[in-house]
Amino acid sequence: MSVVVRFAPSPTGFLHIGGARTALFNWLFARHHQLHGDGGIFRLRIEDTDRVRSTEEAVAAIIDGLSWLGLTWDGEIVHQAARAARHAEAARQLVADGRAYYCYCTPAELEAMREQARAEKRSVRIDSPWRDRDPKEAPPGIAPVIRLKAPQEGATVIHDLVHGEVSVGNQELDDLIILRSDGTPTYNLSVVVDDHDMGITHVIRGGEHFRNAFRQTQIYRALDWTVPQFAHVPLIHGSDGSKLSKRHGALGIEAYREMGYLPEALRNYLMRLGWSHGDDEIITTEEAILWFDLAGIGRAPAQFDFAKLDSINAHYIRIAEDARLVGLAAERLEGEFARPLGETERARLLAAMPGLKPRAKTIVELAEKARFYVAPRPILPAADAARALTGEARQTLGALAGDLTQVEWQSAALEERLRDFVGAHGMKLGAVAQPLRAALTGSLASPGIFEVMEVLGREESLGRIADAANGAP
RNA sequence: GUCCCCAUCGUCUAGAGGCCCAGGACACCGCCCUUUCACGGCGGCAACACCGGUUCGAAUCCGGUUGGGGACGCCA
Repeated sequence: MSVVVRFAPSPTGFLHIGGARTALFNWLFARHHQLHGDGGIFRLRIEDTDRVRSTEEAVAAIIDGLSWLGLTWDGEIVHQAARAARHAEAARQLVADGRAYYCYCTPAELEAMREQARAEKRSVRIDSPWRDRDPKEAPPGIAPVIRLKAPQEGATVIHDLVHGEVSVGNQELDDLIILRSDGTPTYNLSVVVDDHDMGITHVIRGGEHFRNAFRQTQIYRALDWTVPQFAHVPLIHGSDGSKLSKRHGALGIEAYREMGYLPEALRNYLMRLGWSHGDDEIITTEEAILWFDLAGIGRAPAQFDFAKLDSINAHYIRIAEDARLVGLAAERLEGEFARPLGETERARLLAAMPGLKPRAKTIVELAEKARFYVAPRPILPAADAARALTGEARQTLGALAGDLTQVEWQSAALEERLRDFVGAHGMKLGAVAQPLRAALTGSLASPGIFEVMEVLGREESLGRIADAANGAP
């Protein structure tokens, strides 16, 4: 079996988190099958048939988002709107075959029918009189739509790969419009024709499309085409169990990048949200491709949880290359300082990175914690750090500075010297270490103080200590 | 309202009749490590929505109830 899947977003907004997960599942499914030698093509189709709401910016955002996540598609991007003529042709063919018909109902008539259905507490459906009426009786001046002549008895059944066999009575499904009165195709028709023409074998998409699977199945049957396999992935919910709202994570993928998440972390998190492989939590991309299957997709909707994303992101930061992390953090610091970072500053960040990365959950945090390494003197202490810099502490720092001038500038040697210093003065290590930390980093929480000194270097460290000893800032 | 889907710790989930008085991860709480904050290690708290049925035996199968979600457009 040669597997072909697609991700088919409509460019009416950014690529949101749910769409990203759908794309990820499709991508993994394709790569998995590619690995096993049975095809495995992942295609991208932009569903831009809503000309008014579709924008170029949205298309760009989708492409950027997928690229950032590392989800590369195969072949050319298909723009659905460009295929409208082909879709319309299919609709007219259906009319010619007697499987669809022109409907001349007015919007007012349709609204009346819906109202009535609601009033009678029936399922809302349109029963067009034109299904069996002679088009010759058509009123003049009304541009007709084309409706599918859907089966009226029995049920339409789909074999969903995550939900199993699901059936809906045909009396619940009315004759849907496949071609608008202006001659443009509607969503369900376009999807069917494109999926067929592109040779799509598996349609993996969000659960909001479940109902469309039944309508599309009817279109496939009318066209005498093979119905693809469906897999409807449950939606992602917000942390209160309801619809995903912005504060719950319904943001564009670029917002996650902005918040400092690594693409591999987001991928790992998204994959585990609604899919599992035993107790595995941290899953490499290679393993993901090897293990991914539709059977592992859960049937229940999952809630988005930033705390877990943070923890996974922290893990990927810990194992990331130092140089890459320096680049990412530097980018943010340069934005903050509004100037490029110099060679020595970058070198300092690189040396500091091993001590910095286990302390950050996001790149934003990493940049914040790296900031003091490249901040200009005098270092502005945070409120609690300022409090640690008492007059007495500043005096101790002054004395310590004199003691440090001759020592080899290396963390172990510095530690030895400092321990001798506190021993000689009958002090506790913390009594010196904390003011020293405040002077050097402007904070009471930082990487190991001797490591900080080594990375900062003799001149800069002594300078910062002197600043504090002299009462600056 | 109608139709469809769903239901295990706060969250993500393992579990496909006995291996489960339910396992892992995140979060939370202790302890250890430690100059601080993290990381790491150890331990703890914490769930099969409810009611019936099937069965020697049910988190697992069936029915119902309740609760949540989705769809009901000449949007996608």
